[in-house]
Amino acid sequence: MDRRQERTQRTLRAALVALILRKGYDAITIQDIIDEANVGRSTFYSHFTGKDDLFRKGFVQLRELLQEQRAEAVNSGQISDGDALGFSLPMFQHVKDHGDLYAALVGERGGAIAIREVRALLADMAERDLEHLFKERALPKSERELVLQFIVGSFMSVITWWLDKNPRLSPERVDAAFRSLALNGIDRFASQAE
Amino acid sequence: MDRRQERTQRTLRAALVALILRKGYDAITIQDIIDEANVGRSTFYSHFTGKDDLFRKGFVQLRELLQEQRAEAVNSGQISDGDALGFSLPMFQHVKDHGDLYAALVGERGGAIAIREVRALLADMAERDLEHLFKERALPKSERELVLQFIVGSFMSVITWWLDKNPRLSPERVDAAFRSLALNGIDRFASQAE
DNA sequence: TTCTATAATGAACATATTGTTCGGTAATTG
DNA sequence: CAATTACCGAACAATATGTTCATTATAGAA
Repeated sequence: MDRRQERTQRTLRAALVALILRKGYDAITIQDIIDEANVGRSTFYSHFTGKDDLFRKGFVQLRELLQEQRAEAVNSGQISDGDALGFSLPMFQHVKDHGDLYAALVGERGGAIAIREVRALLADMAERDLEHLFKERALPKSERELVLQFIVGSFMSVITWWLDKNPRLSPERVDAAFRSLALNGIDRFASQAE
Repeated sequence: MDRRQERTQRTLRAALVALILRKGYDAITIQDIIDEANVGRSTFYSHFTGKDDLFRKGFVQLRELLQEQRAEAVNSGQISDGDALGFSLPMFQHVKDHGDLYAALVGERGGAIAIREVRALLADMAERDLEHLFKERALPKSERELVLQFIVGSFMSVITWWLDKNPRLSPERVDAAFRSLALNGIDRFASQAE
């Protein structure tokens, strides 16, 4: 890929993030973005079809970053392999590292797309961990889906609470709180359903 | 209030709901709304400041409807008074009664405002029920907030799963699933924290 | 270094949406 | 029936969108 393309795209992404933090996703216009990034109008449209496209493509990066962080956590033995919520601690750490970004995405200033993307991201991560649990217990597909959505929803709640009301708490403690809230429920649900 | 005002406002609300179902909240313009409602442009702005305002004011009605439904459930003994999740069954029944509306609000086609409003609604309902639990256990304020957010998040997840993947399930069964997922967690969390 | 392909630029454009104003018309209330 | 008040709709400036195109700048290969 041409250096120039890479540079403009990075600049545009950075501009979007800055603007989300400053005025919230919904209020951002293309004009804001190209002003902030100092990029020509036609240039923007030669790379992205619009605001949402720019956002979604930028989100891919975040996912990749997260994959690495998770791999590290597995290697260093921070999370056990059979853990039904193995994604949780690395994810909380990742959130900690990008605190204001996540606050922008998930909190008041985020858009509906942002929330959906974060949910999808979490669902992907959680799904892998749940496979262990699902192998042991013979749950119907629809019930698996429910457990997955439950975990994702709970997790999002804990993140927003953390960033909003208790940002000084360590990732480890937040993780512990999340587990004590969510883990029991899925265990009980799974044994009832089978 | 003048009959005419009441009529136009009702018409506009109905138009908004129809449009959310048809094309999704974000894609709706004021023009769409006044065309659908067959109302003059200036008339719209004399009642509401914009799309979000119309939505928010319409949401108040939904809340009132829900209050009644809950009061009925209490009177008919369907829910016990000390139940930490007493809001849940009436709420699921309410969702059932307005299935496509909630699908529009919370699902893919809903906007960020809709999601926030539904969350706020749920938080209000859940908070009342939790007071019983909070009286017994001495939880710090921030922890109460967490429990509340956890319940709201879980509940939203269950709703979307229900409407999306298993709409034929009865409210009673969905309620049972929700309880088995959420109730244990908050019990355990509360006893750990105190 | 030089050449060539390709990105970026920015002005100009038609189109669409927003929110407001105002004179005229219609309906409601008492 | 009279006075009040809501609705209408055309017109408006202001802003945002997405596209086109001739020009300039730059990367990467020879």
